[in-house]
Parts: sequence; C-alpha cells; structure tokens
Amino acid sequence: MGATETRQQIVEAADQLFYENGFEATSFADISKAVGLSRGNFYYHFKTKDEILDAVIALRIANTQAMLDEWEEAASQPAERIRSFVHILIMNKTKIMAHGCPVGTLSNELAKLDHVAKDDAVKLFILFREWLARQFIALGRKADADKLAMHVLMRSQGVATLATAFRDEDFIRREVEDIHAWLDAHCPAAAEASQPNPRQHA
Amino acid sequence: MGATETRQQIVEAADQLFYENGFEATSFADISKAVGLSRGNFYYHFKTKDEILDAVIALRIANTQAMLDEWEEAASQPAERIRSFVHILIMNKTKIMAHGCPVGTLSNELAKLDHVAKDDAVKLFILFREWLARQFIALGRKADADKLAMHVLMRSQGVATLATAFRDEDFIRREVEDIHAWLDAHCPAAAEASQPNPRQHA
DNA sequence: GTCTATATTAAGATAGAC
DNA sequence: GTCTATCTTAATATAGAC
Repeated sequence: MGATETRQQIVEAADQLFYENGFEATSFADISKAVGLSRGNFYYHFKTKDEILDAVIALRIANTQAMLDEWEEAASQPAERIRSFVHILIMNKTKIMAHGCPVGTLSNELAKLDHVAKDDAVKLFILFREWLARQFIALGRKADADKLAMHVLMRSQGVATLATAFRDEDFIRREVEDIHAWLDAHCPAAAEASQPNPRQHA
Repeated sequence: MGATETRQQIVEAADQLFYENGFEATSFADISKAVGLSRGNFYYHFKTKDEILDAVIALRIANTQAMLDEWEEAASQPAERIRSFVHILIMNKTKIMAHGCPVGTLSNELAKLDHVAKDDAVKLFILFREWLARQFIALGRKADADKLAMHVLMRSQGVATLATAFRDEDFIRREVEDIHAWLDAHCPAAAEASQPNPRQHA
C-alpha cells in the first residue's frame, strides 16, 4: 500500500479513537490495531504521538471547513445556515450522548494536559465562531455578531456536555428548539426567513 | 500521622490533581509526591486508582452538598440562591479558564473512558439539578422546574467550556449577565425579588 | 503506618531484516 | 513499506524491613 493511503488510514483511525476514548487513553497499539498495522511500521509514518495529534487536528479542520462550505452552499439564507449548525446536535445525538462534542472534549482534554497543541484544537472552535459571526453579520447584526456567535457556540457546548452526562434525547430536542426560538427572537430577519411573508406568495 | 488524616490528605491532593490534569493523566507517583508520601505507603491507604477516584467523587459530593446548604442558608429568596449558583462562574473564573468545570470535565472524561464510576460523577450534576429545580419550584414553576434547572446547568457548562478554550473573562461576565436576564424574564418572581417594589418602602 | 526494594505490565520509541 | 525483535521509561502494584 502507498505511504499516503496508509498515513491517511492511520489519521482517520486515530481521529475516531481520540474522539471515542480520548487522546491520553488511546495508545499506539490501539491505533495500529485499528488499522491492521504492526507497531513497528507505525513509526515509519509517525515519529511521536503528538505528530498524530497534529495530523488529526488538521484533518478535523479540513473536514469542518468542508462542512461549513456545504452549509453555505446548501442554504442561501444566513438564518437557515445557523440552523444547520444547531441541527448537528440532533444529527449526531447518539455519538454526542456517548462521547460528547469532538471539539469541546478535545479542547478540554488538551487544556488539562497543558498540551502544546491545545491552541490548535481551539482553531476548530474559531472556525465555527467566525463562520457563525459571518451569518449574523448577514442578518444585519454587525455590531454584536461575534457575541451572538459565541452565545450559539456556548449553548451547543452546554447541550453536548449535559447530553453526555444524562443521555437524554428529549433534553437535546428541547434545547435545540429553544436555540431556534432564541434565534427568531433576537434576529427578526431570521424569524422572517423561517416563516416567509404570505404576501410574497400573493 | 493517623491513617484517617493521611487518607484525607491523599484524597484532597488527588481531588486537585484530577481537576487540574485529569484523571488518566494523574499517576500514583504524582499524588504521593503531592502528599509527601512514598509510593509504597500509598498502597496501604488505597489499593487501586479507582478506589481513589471513588473517594474523590465522594468528597466532591460532600463538599457540593455543603455549598448548596450554605447558599440555602445565606439567601431566603430562591432567585437569589440561583444567582449564587450562576455566580460561581465569576468566582472561579481563573480556575475554570485553566481547567474547565470540575463537574463537566470529569463527567466527560469518565464517559470517554467508559469508566465504571462515570455514573457516580453524574451524581454531582444531579445534586445541582435537583437543588436548582427546588428553587424553581419555590418560584412557582413546579411544572417545568426540572427543565429550567437543566437549562441553567446547560448554560453554565457551555460558558465553562468556551471560557477554557478562549480564556475570555469578558465572555464569562457577559454570559453570566445574560443568565440573570433570562432568569428575570422567565421567572417574574425572580425579577421582583431582585428589584424590590418601591411601594414596599413607601 | 511508613519506608525501600522490587515485580509486572504497558506504553512510547528504535534497529535492522526482508 | 512492512515486519519482528528489542530497548527504555513509567506506571500500577506487591513484599518485607523497620
């Protein structure tokens, strides 16, 4: 097998294991076993565990950027795009109830380890933060777009943490609805977009 | 030194280290070093790492219960008590920005490890949840007290996670203010309590 | 109840054959 | 590029002296 494909398989396996079991708790043996590779060969591709972490974060950044671009393409209205973001809580509810939010839990773990890559993990948050802020600017909230973005991020993180603790699907649905209601209440442009004016169809 | 005091010192040191560095990342050597105890003697008090974890969780439960009792004593108004809870985000902001919320991060870590004690860690959340719900019941919100309690918990967790990621003190203050505003808006009894009717003083 | 010494296991990491 | 074999370190855990 080519080095590039093997490397990619390693990073994808590590990505999943880091998410499901945590960075510290995942060993080289776990990753090489998941890929079906000997531990010795492993070191041909990655010299240290931190190198794998860097690659995993880079992969997550690329995947996140691609997802944000898709949402941007799929919806012309900024309010609808924000709803796409909130909806991942529903879409990924099973995984979130088992392992939490991949962004928040990695950020928390690396902060506790005071790991050199902790700021790189925060870049994932920044991607969402800036993307959300751009949507709020498009909704005419230029002055407080970043604050609104942080508020939406904050809620998604809070929902993810409690969903993991209590494994309560109804709680997730209820709080997602509440975020939508908050969006309508705080961004009139968003409410209009979600309930098109009947006169437009007349 | 007596066994009881030594044991207590071990649990307190482990409590702090688990919070600051995480459960997995904390070794017996770290704890015994923090207490100034040989590793060998350590095993006289605790046979396994999981035993220490159980003791740490028990200590946290006792400390949390004592704190909730204090808040209950210190404030006669339920709205004021809820504000005491929200205020820990401000009071502990430095530690939260460095290591997150002790309840949420432990719950998350044990969930990822699929640790036998993960449900015990959730008991800490349950203490807050039920205490908050009782305050909302006292505010006349019997029907949705638990939902309101979960909402407040959700916000505190979201604020803690993002505060750790971005180390932004202004963000904490802003969101704490927003929780207070939400409390006033959703519980009229709370708003009255925080802004006493002038006529009462006339 | 605390110590030193040591056993055991598993992890990260390397060397060299193929 | 992948393997087996091995080194090193560190962690959990135990035994036995004091």
